[in-house]
Amino acid sequence: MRIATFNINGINGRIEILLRWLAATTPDVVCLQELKAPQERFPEAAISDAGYGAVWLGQKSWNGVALLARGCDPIETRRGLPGDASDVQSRYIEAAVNGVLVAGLYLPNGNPRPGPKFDYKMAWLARLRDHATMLMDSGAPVVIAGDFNVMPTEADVYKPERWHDDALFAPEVRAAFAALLAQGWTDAIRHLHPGETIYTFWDYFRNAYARDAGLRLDHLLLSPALVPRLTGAGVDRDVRGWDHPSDHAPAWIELNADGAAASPRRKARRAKTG
DNA sequence: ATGGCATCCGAGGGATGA
Repeated sequence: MRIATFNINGINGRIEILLRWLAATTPDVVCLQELKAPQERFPEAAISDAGYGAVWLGQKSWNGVALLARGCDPIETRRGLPGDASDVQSRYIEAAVNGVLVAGLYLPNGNPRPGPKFDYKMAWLARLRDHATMLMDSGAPVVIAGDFNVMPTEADVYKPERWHDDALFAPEVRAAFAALLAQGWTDAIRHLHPGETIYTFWDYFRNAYARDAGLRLDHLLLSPALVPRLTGAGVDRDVRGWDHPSDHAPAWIELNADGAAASPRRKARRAKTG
């Protein structure tokens, strides 16, 4: 089971990119961010024709998130992050697909720092931690995936010294992300590829992609039940080099089937008997 | 240190992004 996250940067302007990538990689679940389309302008027919059911939360001009599932309809469990009834920005949607609860999010950028946008980001992170506690305590197999707008460590930035005061990398933002992980979530890509330079975003400016001046902003966090099922993780980096691309590339994980997880003991037993 | 590019809306640039 492949679960991917992709900040599409305008789903109608970029529908050809999305369809080409779906056909090329056939992910089972997709979290999309930055639809930049109102609810009624989501390209439901094109996505259905590609073989995907979808739930989405649109917004005029900005934000917007969706969950796609190959060959079935996601069972929506929540739209909008709880904790602030006055928050009108479309940044969170959650659904069950094939026994996995998938939370798709688009965290606020937060620049400039300091300022009201940064305060909103910090408040959103606090609400996410509260809700993630509930998800963790449920014991369900959960993936929280999306554009977190946070580089977790210095290894996730092409030139960390230039980003220390930025809302994507400031100490209190990284601390909030670390506190989220400390609940027991696993950063799947970093877990399988420690010490590797991995980016998911390259600015449109200054030839950033060709220079590999990137940031790792898009993450997939696993609840403990899913870690033994994790068999692969990566970034579809080449998508950033296609014509008319998003400034983000898709990131993905691969999970083996529920019940097929090979614990060391079972693996050893199988090796002895087989 | 700055500006570079791209989205959307809507009809001209303005807001936003990272």
